[in-house]
Amino acid sequence: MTTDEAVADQKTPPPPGLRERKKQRTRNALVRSALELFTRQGYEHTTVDEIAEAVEVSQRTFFRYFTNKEEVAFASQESAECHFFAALCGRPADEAPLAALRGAVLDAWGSIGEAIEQMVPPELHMRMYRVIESTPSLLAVHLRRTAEMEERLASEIARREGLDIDADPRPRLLVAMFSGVIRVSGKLWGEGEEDSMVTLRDLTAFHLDYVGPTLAGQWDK
Amino acid sequence: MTTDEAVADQKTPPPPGLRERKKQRTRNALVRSALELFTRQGYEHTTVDEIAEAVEVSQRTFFRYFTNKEEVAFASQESAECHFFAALCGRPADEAPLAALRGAVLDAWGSIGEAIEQMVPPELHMRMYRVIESTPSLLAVHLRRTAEMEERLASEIARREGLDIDADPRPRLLVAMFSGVIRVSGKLWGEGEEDSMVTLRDLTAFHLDYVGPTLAGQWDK
DNA sequence: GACACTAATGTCAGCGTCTGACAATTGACA
DNA sequence: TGTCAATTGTCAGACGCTGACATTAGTGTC
Repeated sequence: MTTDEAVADQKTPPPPGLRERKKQRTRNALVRSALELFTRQGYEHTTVDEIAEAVEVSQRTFFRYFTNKEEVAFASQESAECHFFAALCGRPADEAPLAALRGAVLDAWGSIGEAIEQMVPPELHMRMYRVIESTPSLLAVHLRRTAEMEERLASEIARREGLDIDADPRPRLLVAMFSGVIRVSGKLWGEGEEDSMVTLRDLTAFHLDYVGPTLAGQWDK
Repeated sequence: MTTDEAVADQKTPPPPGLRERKKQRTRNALVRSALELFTRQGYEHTTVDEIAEAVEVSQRTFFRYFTNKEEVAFASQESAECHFFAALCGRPADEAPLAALRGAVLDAWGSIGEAIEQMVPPELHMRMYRVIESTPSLLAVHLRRTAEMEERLASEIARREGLDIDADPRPRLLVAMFSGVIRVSGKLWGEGEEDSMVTLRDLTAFHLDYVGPTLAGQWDK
C-alpha cells in the first residue's frame, strides 16, 4: 500500500468530484424511474429499454449500473437492510438475542425514511415492497436475499452470545423463527389495505410479542 | 356430467394409449438429460437447445413440456415434495404436529427411491439437489417453492389441530421453524462430502430432536 | 384398410434480457 | 491546453421464451 492510500484510508473521503456526483445522480434516477414504472405497470410489463429511455441513457449503461433487471428492483431494499443490520450491531451487548432483533427491526422501520429518502421517496419504497411480494420472480429473489441476511444475522447473534455458529444451531434457529415472523407480518400487511409504515411496524411488534416468550429462554448454558 | 364420464371417474383410468406413453417417455427423457447436463456442466452453462438436442426434439417442444428452464430442474424435487406431503396427510390424527412433520419427512426420505426412480436415478436426484443449493437463481426458486409448501403444511397442521389458519399464527410459526431445520440440514449436507441419502436423513433427525423439546408443547389452548 | 379428426411436433419470426468489443465522449490533472 | 483514464454509446450476438402456422402422427369410424 502506498503512502497516499494509507492516508486516504484514515481521512474521511475527499469531496467527490463532478464525475462521482454525476454517477450517483444517474444511479438514483435509474432507481426512481424503475420503481415508478414497476409500481405503475408491473415488473414484467416494464422493459429495461423503457427505464433507460426515461433517464435518457442507453440500455448498455443501465447494465453497467445493475447486473440485471432484478437488482434495480431491490435497490431501496438493499439500503433498508443495511440500515437494519447496522441497528442490530448497535444494540447494547447485554440485551437478549430476540430482544436485540426486535429492537433493531422496530428502530430501523421507525427511521427508514432518512436512510432512503435521498434515493427514492419512502412511499414509493413501500409500494415497491408490495410489487415484490406479488411478483413470483421477485419474490424468489427476495427470499434468497432474506436467506443471505439470515446468515449474517445468525453470525452476529452468535458473536454477541459468544457461541460457535458452526457448532451450535440455536442462533440459526432463532433467526429462522424471527425471519418467519417478519415475513408473515410483511405478507399480511401486503394483503391488507393500509399503506402506512406504522401499521407494518405495529403488526410486526404484535407478532413478535406473541412468539417471544416461546424462545426468550436464557442461553447461558 | 355424462354417463360415460361418471363411469370413467369411478374406474381406474383405462390403459394409456401409445400417444400418452410416448409423451411420458419424452418428458422423462427431457428431465434425465437436463439433470445430467446440469450436474455435469452446471445449470447456467447448459442451454435449452442442448437439452432438446440430446432428446432429439425441437426447442419449441421442450417449452411445451416445461414453462421455463427452471421447471425442468425441479421436476424430481416436485415428485419428492408430493411424496412428502402425502406422507404427512397419512400420519395418525393423534400425533402431535411436530411429531407428524418429523415422521413424514423421515419416512418420505426413506422411501423416496420408489417415488422417483421411474423418472430419474435417485443418485442423480441427490446430485441435482446440490446444484440447486449452489446456483443462486435456482436457490431463489427453491426458496419460493419451499415457501409455497410451507403454506400447504401450515394449512394441513391447522386442519389436524382444528385451528383457524387465519386467526392463529402458531401453525405457520411451527412450520417456519421446521422448514428452517430442514433447510439448515440440507445446506450442511450439501457442503459436506457424503452423498448418501441416509446421511441427510440422520442429520435431519438429529437437528429435529435438538429443537423438538422447545416447540413440542401441548396445543390444546 | 382407407378416412377424417385431433393432438403433438417442427419451423420460423420476433421480443426481451444480457454480454463482449470497440469507438466516441467527457471529467481529471499535470 | 493536452494527455490519460473513466464513462458512455453503438453494434452484433447468444440465450430464454412465445405466437402463428404448417406438418406429422395417433385415434376412432366406416
